[in-house]
Amino acid sequence: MTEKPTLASVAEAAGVSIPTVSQVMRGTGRISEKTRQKVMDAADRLHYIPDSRAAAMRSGDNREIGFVINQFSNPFNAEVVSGAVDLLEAKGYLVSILDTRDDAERQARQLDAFIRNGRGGLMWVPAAGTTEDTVDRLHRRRIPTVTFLRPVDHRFDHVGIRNAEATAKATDHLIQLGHRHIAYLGGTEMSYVRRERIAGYSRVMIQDSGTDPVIWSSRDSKAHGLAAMEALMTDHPEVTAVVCNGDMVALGACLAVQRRGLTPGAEISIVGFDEIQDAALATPALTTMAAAPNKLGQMLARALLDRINDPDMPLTVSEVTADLIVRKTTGAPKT
Amino acid sequence: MTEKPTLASVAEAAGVSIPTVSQVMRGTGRISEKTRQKVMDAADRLHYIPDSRAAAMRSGDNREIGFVINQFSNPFNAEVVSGAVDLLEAKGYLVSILDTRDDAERQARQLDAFIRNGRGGLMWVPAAGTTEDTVDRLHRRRIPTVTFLRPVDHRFDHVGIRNAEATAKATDHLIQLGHRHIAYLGGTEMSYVRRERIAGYSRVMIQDSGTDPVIWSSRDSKAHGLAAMEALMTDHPEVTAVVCNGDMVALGACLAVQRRGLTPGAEISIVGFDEIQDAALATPALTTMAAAPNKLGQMLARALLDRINDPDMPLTVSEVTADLIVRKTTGAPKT
DNA sequence: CAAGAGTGGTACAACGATATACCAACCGTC
DNA sequence: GACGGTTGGTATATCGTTGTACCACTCTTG
Repeated sequence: MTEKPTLASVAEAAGVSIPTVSQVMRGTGRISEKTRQKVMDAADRLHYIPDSRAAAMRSGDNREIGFVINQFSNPFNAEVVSGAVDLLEAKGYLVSILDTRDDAERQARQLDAFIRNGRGGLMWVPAAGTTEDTVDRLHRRRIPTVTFLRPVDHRFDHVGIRNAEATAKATDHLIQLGHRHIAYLGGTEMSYVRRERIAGYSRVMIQDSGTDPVIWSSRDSKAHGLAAMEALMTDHPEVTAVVCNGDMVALGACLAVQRRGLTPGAEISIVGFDEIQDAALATPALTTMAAAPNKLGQMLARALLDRINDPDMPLTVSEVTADLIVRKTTGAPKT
Repeated sequence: MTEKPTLASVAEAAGVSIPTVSQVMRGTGRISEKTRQKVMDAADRLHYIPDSRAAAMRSGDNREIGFVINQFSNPFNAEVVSGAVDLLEAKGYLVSILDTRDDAERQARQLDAFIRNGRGGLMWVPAAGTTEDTVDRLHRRRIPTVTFLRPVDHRFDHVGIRNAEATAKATDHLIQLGHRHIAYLGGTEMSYVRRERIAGYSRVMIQDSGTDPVIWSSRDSKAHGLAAMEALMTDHPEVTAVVCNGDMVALGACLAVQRRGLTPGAEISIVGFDEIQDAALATPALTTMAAAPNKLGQMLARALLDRINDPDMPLTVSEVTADLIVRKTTGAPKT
């Protein structure tokens, strides 16, 4: 009664053999309705719950999946995770989330534990500064892996956003409004995503603005965005518009503008990236680039399922377009 | 080379027996320095990584822990998780997070998978509407469990906040400022935490305000808080101050006030709860109740470790005090 | 009624590790 | 040189499942 029920105890209680119970529980093999009932009754009575780990060990079929993410309190990420988790849980997978906090060392430790504990698949936003070694360990184990947002290695499937295209759109939007001195704000130096986004921004700047790109970095939070924007405005008073690396930074930048007694969308225009929930609720509401996060999550899950299903299929890279959502933080420059 | 390395393959490569390799890997038993080296070399060469699941199966010592939470994008929760995870990872545990989104059915499915996959411990914010059955399943399995915030069952250890005390403080603060018509806003009807908080609010109201409590519910997000506050202001124009169930709702309420052309802290005072990061950054900065989340996370982790360490120790219930942080959204009523 | 074709179930080995018990070799000691 | 203690390692059973092979029956059919 106090012991954890196993196939053996159920078998004894039902007066049949262990394999019979196993077959009843899984609905395989040929079992008469009578013994099926007998076994089910015994299982219920003992509150039997199968041990998936033991099963996985024997059968090799592992339904535990990890989502390793750089920051799970980020609302955009939270939406992506929801999308992926819903789809995978519906297929009987257990999806557990690990937060690296964008720390490569923590990530290395976590992935190590992840491998040791034998997970069957991985969705992964690699932390900034992810080492070759970390990638190799995963790849060696042939764990089905899909990277998300940051394509850290070409040996994994990938789902991402067309970053350069998106920031090019954002920059173009500002130029159409009449801005010339446009800065890029946010992201950390090493960030792959940021590099792509800066490429799109720079291309349009060089072609169409007639001024030099101004690039500023910042960690990804409202507080850091605020501080960075204050520094930017001090050093570059000529700047009238900012393309931001993310909504959190953009919202921080709006705060910095407001603290100077100015209004985002009037004296200074700001474009965000991600379309987090707060973007629409902020005052003024944030103009931003949106890539449907829930849908991205589903793509991620499907890519992973495909890979699990056929480990030898050719690699897949999917990129989705982000669209410009014009709200109140962008407008014609006041001169 | 392409096969997953096991104790057996390492043993063969090193020319020793399987138990010897096992002992070397774990540093137990008596092994000469010479064979130790031989084994380590072979393990490195083959990139051997032990399979913790197989080990757990045999030895019974399980270092996989789950944190089942109602909403992980909530910044307060994120901080708590960080605190708990840091402590547990330092002790060699793998902590994975499940997000129930406060849906009892989803939670039931997730906990089921959780049990089947044999986790060794659980930190748990039970979803609203958690059933007796769900609780029983966990309890029957004797999985070391610590509930957090919502003490769903007296058979588990618990870590929480002195809710009634906190809202009493908040309400008292508003009364000291001169408010009389003070409303309570936020939380869903079934919420245990909300009931406690309302108890503290109501007690002070009945004793000291001379007016009746006004209680309004809302789901826990900025958008819902905004809508609820708008309804509240329409139905109860006499209200000059609001105690909120959480910072997200409070920030939404501030938006509602501002949309009417009023200023939080002037015409209407608002107190939040949680001290999320945005609280200090909002304009105006939010007056709120703070219980150090990182510390709460550590308490949780320690409570769980204690329970794992000694399954028979008497039950523990720890509650911490939340303190009032006065910022700009509370002030004397304008009359 | 013997041969052949289902039915319904069991015996046994395996997955990758660990715990227990035991054994071989060597050392010193009386 | 027989005895006891230490050192360094191995044989074997076991954790809770599942896959494969096989066996004992019953039922048809000629």
